[in-house]
Amino acid sequence: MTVNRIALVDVNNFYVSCERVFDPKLEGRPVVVLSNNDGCVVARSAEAKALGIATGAPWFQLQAQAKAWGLVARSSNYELYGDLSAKVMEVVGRFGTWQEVYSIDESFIGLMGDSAQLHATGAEVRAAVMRHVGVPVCVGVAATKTLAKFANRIAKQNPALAGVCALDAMPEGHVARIQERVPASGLWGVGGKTSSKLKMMGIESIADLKAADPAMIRKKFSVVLQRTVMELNGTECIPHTEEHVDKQQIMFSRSFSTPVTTVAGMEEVMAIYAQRGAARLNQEGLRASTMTVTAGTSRFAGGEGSFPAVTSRFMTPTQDPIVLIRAAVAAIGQSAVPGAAYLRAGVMFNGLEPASGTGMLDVFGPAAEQADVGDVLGEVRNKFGSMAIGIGVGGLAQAPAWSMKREHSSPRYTTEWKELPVVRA
DNA sequence: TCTGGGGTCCTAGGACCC
DNA sequence: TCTGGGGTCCTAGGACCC
Repeated sequence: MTVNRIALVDVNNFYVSCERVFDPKLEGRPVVVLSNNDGCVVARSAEAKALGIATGAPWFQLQAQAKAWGLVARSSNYELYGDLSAKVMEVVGRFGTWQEVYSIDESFIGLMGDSAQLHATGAEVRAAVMRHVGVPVCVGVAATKTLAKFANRIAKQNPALAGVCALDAMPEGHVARIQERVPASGLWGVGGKTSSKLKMMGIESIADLKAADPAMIRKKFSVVLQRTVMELNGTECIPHTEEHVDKQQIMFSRSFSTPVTTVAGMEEVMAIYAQRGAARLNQEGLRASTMTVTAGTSRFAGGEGSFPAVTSRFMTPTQDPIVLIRAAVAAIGQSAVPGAAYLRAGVMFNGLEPASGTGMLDVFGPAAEQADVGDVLGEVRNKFGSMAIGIGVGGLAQAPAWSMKREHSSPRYTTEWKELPVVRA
């Protein structure tokens, strides 16, 4: 019987797999990829998982044993991951009647066929991605997104399935038995808070949640969890969003390698961060009507800490770096506590709209004739690199002392001429 | 010494309106 | 003691995701 189904394709240990494409020596070894600042683990190879290394484990705690374990660490290389992601998505998209790119390493696609065909297509997707990009993927196929996620997890955890699980192709009763065994807390959309509340009501397994009354769930929780229940029962509730949806929010946020303890120091940080944020707005062709400036001391130090957050509103939405820098510096100047040891800061833009669009002011004449500062900076950066030009301290050739630490970087193999891999034959 | 960054959606509650 | 009934819009905060 031919049916319409949804496949979730995702790359195993994506960041680690990307590192391995260009450095095959990492194959078979425990590998972790670290967050910005080499702070903590964000991705682990199967071998690293087997060593008991958790996601979020601080690198400084692992470092001592790293050598004995033969553990390899890489700083995150988002330029490489982003580029390989685009290649994976292109290959995966060839197999679907529609495609939704859900995250850097996951994509939903539409499939049609009988159970044998669905399974076979899953295996083809896997082989194609391996051949064209060189990273391993798992495929879960089911009637709804929630079930496809669930199927994908079964594919991952059961080596006998060779990376593909189509629920329609599973033996009779098998899926139900798994759902009785597996806790609901592993489901897509069921986090820690929800699952402990469910537990108190006696709902522990996926099967329990599937059998729960949707109306009751909606009342006690929310429409979100109600949708999960319906999706477990095969009713599609989560729409596909094929076309690119407009961003609602843009952030630039980083922690520092060393604390900043003076207000003047934080003003310098914000001058640079506002500028990086402005560059992102410009890249996306957007302008913002509000900007929120945040900063924070360590969450792990005792005491109160200091977590300023100041929102500025702009009469006319803007992406002008000069306006944004001025507002950000003023905001942090008024809210930072002198002497507090700040470890991170960020800027967040909301109320976004297209920069070139039909803003109201345009109606009244050709006011936007003169070149935009953001556009000029953007052009220079495109041509000469992201650090080629900046305003004020943001233009310093030498990075400030608190800048990000990246001591285990791999090259940007696919996006930077100077860092292309060299092959000797 | 050292513990990520970037998002989405939903809900509750306040301000304001008639 | 009690104190309209709708409605909209906005924001902050919670929960979740990768």
